[in-house]
Amino acid sequence: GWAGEGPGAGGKNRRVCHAAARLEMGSLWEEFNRLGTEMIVTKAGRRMFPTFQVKLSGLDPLADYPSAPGRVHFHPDSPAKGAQWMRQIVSFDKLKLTNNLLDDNGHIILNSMHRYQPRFHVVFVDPRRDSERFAHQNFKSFSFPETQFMAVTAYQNHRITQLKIASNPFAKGFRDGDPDP
Amino acid sequence: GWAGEGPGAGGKNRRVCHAAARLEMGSLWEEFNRLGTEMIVTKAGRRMFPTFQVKLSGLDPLADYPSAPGRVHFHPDSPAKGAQWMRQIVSFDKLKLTNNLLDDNGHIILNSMHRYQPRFHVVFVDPRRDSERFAHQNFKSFSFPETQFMAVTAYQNHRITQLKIASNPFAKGFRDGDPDP
DNA sequence: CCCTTTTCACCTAGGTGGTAAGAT
DNA sequence: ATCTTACCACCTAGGTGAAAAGGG
Repeated sequence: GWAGEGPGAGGKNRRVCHAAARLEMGSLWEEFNRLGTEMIVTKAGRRMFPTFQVKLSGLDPLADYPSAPGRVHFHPDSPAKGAQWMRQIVSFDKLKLTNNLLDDNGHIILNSMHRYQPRFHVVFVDPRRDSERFAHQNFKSFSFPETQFMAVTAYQNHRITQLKIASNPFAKGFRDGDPDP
Repeated sequence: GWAGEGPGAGGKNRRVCHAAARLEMGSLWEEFNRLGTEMIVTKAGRRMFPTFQVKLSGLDPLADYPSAPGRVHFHPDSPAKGAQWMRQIVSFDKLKLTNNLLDDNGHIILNSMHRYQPRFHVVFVDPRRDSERFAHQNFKSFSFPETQFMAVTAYQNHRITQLKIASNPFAKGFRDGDPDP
């Protein structure tokens, strides 16, 4: 998820309180983070690289979960059972960033030359009648500092450009010499 | 949907009794049907061409519908509200046919050299407790004779091959002369 | 002999950063 | 001067039928 602030105090629902999320490709994220990660934003929308993906655990296998509350990006598999979310890596590889304020493709709208912190929310779908009253108890949020990035329309740091070219398969056309393993 | 036979007698739920489905690309289907449509099946799975797609109307915009009962292919958007299903064409373009009896990719398993009739089911998700008792009332099935086809591992009719090459964009590499409009 | 599998060149579709032009 | 856009060559990814090889 992207926007909105955390919940107030109060105990969490048992369907989310044991939820855990582990960032995938953590070492690649850290490599970018050391240089100051940048993500391109375009009018049509641009994917993130590295891709934001997490491995989930601690969910109730039989309960329903969508993957975000409020004005945020919903994972396309939502809603699904906890068992399904935990079965494999939850990947936001199709997610795109845009600087177009009038975007209607469901892309995430960001301001260029601003810093962002991706956030991930696990939301239990509460079957109770007035479940809105328990909304603050029914989700758990995760934030990985190494995924922070600067939104840009063109790369500012040439070392970021080179690391993207070296690690993103779609940029292979710009590689110079030796192939990577 | 694909397999299973129709329901017994009995009145339909009002959420499905007014449902209507119109086949898209009907003239292309008829053109193939006149020659005797064939669909390639492979071990890895092959798409259908023409694609099976329908335009829905007459659903309850606020009710939930998955798109098939029993051992059938579920549309990947399932479940969704009637309003969502009617908003745009329901396309099974990602659907694949296979002759691999051990397939675990969710493809439709068919026997080569046999004829098939695609069937489409609209299923109302009944919120009542013992909704199984009403299962026979909660869906409506559609069958378009012009979408019948023979499953094959290699085309039997050369005129079918030529019509596929002429009408499927992915087969453009086999076209000879003039481009089609 | 008939049917199936494998491999291939040729497409569609779309994700890269570079580059030059455009906007403020 | 700085940031944004449009277009491009070069990729990945994967859907075509042809052709040749494989199998019963």
